[in-house]
Amino acid sequence: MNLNRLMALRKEKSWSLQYVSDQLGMAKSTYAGYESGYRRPSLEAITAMADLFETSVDYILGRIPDPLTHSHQSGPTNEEPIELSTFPDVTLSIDDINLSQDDLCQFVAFIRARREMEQSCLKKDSALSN
Amino acid sequence: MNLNRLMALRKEKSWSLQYVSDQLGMAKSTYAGYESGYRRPSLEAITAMADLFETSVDYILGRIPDPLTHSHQSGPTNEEPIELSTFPDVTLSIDDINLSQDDLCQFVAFIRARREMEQSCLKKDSALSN
DNA sequence: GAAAAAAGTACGCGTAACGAGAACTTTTCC
DNA sequence: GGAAAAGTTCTCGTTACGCGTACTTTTTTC
Repeated sequence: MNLNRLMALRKEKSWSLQYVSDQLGMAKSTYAGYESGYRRPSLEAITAMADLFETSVDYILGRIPDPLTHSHQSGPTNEEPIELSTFPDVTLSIDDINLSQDDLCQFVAFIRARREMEQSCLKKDSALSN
Repeated sequence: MNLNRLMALRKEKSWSLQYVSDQLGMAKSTYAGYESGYRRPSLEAITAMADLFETSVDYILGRIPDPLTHSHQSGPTNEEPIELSTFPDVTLSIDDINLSQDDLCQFVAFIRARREMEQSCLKKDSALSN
């Protein structure tokens, strides 16, 4: 059992170890220990992490593939964007032909590359940064 | 945080403390300690319990009301492929940034173009088709 | 390119709490 | 009513946790 998804969830939000540990009310070394697998969190700690990352304990533990399952009650599921970079357990199709994981990989890579180029152009323009 | 649901799940199945602890490979006093709240289980232990009772860790922890959520893939909501060429009323995102209609247009066009190329190659090879 | 700052990693210590066995109490069965 | 099954509680030895500190690496700033 590993908790690799912790790092993935934190990176998705561009948070530092220091920020997450502050939000969770624990030492940076404690949270870092959880991510690296050097330490195992208590039930209270993993529950707090699931709340912070707005996902489920089952997702963090690798028991289910979908980070958004039931963190928000299922229902009008298209209220929530479907995050493609985590390869969610939904099937997409074009012209009634299902898309493969490869198709999704290529699309995610394409969008990321385009965003990077857009960022480079913005820097050259000397735009205000956040 | 309490684990009262453990006892409820065990009673529903008419299992004894001894039987459950045997199934889980732990001492009876250990499992009884979890049910009474006198002891806190490890992540491995609570995962094993969720598997044994055929439910989720989130349910045992009291985070969700439904014991069957996602232990079995939830309803036909993601059984149905989402047809992208009709620009359905769902929102897709990559790295927490929503995709625009333009992004989707480009992706649909890309997949269609690639399929056409694949068709041309197949005709040239005179390969068996599926 | 160098220095500073930020971020991430690893170690050691004191302590909390875990897992289990044993002994006990309560409930069920005959 | 006694035996068996089930449930509860206590204690001990051991494990591993949480944290502070020090270190390394990466990023940012000038």
